[in-house]
Amino acid sequence: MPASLHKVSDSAIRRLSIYLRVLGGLEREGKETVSSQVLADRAGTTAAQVRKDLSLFGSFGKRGLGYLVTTLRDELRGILGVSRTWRVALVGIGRMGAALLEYPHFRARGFEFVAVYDSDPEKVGSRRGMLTVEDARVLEESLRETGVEIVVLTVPAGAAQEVADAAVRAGVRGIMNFAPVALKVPPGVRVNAVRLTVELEVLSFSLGSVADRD
Amino acid sequence: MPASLHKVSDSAIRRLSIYLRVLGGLEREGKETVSSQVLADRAGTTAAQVRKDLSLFGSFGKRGLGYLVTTLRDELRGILGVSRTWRVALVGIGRMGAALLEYPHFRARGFEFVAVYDSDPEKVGSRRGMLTVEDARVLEESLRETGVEIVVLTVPAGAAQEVADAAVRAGVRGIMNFAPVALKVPPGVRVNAVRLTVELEVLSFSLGSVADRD
DNA sequence: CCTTTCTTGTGAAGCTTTTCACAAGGCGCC
DNA sequence: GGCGCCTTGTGAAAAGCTTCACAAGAAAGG
Repeated sequence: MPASLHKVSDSAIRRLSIYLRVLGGLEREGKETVSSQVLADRAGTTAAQVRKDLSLFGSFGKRGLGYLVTTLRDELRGILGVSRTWRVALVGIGRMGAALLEYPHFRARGFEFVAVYDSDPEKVGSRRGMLTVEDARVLEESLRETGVEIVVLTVPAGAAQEVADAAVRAGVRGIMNFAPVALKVPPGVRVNAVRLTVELEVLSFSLGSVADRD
Repeated sequence: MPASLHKVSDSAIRRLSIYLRVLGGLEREGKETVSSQVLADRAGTTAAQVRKDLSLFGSFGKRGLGYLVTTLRDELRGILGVSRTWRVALVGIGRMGAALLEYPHFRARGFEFVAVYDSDPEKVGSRRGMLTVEDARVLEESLRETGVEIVVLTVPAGAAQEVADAAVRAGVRGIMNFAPVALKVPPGVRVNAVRLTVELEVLSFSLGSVADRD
């Protein structure tokens, strides 16, 4: 059942992305085939889960043998939509923004920063690698002109919604949001929130609300 | 049913952390009470979900009135284990590490960096804010001495497992891992992975594997 | 004091995701 | 060519999570 219109869960997609990363490693190691078991071990899940996830999109394996590393990798890239390049803009160039701009894994996976914005006059006009920081006031028009498809938001919480609105008006349909606030966007626009503090608090909880004061 | 030993799902804990953030905002706005509906709107979930999540740990509301903002906030801080300060170490001070070190929301929530490590001799000995970068070779002993409880890992994928092993030997039970690799740790140690590329690929998938080449 | 209005807490239902288990298929060796 | 071994693909069962719907409780106003 090669389902392409079946609703596929977010967690399944996350795992596919992880499999893709693992396959890259296997390829570099010169492995030609891989079993669901090995893939699962490296991805941190189970063999059954791997097979189920892949079966959502087709039958990519060979019984008795496993999956062909390169073939499966290409299939996953197609499924995830990363066999092409995405045009990404960064809004808000503080320390976090600067780190993301240089983050090597983004470009390696086909996500290319094509514009940077900030509202601080001190920063506007300065260069960051190959890009010049533009004024956030021209965000909407500039995003449209540049053909940006995805926006990475690293602005303070108070400014996030406003920027998101402008991005949506400019036709952006994907937002990766680092600001600690829930963005409201119209249907058809997808927001993916990265909540660093939440991740730490999940750890804190796990380490035991045993809560010995210090 | 105030369950403290019931197994509570990860997603529930994530939401509690978000509620905590929202409550902080409400408090700053001077609101004294809040209904599950309003809390849900601001957190990006549903009223029923809010009530269910809270009911996992007790009955904090007043029927007909809602929740007392300050009281609920204190309760959540207790549940999540953030009514105390956690001693955190950063390993790997590249751009991402530097950004996290200065990330204002961590300290504001009780996560305090008390040590920084790197293996690059150029960086060892240099200062970052109040801290001096230490040599990663002394990681294990130094973590133990400093009483570090949580490690934030921003090293290259190839070095991550090794560092994690040392941290575990030093008694660390919580790891926030930014390296694109699945860490193996013994039971009792919790790893929380932050996978930035995965987040972008989820976006890419959502924006339609419709895949118009560019 | 009684009624109205509001909102929680929660069993139960509904839905989604994961795990299980095994038939079917392919490869290689004898 | 046949046999044994290995691994996939997948229904079905199990587990887990979210939504629903409503009784019960609390406040406020008459």
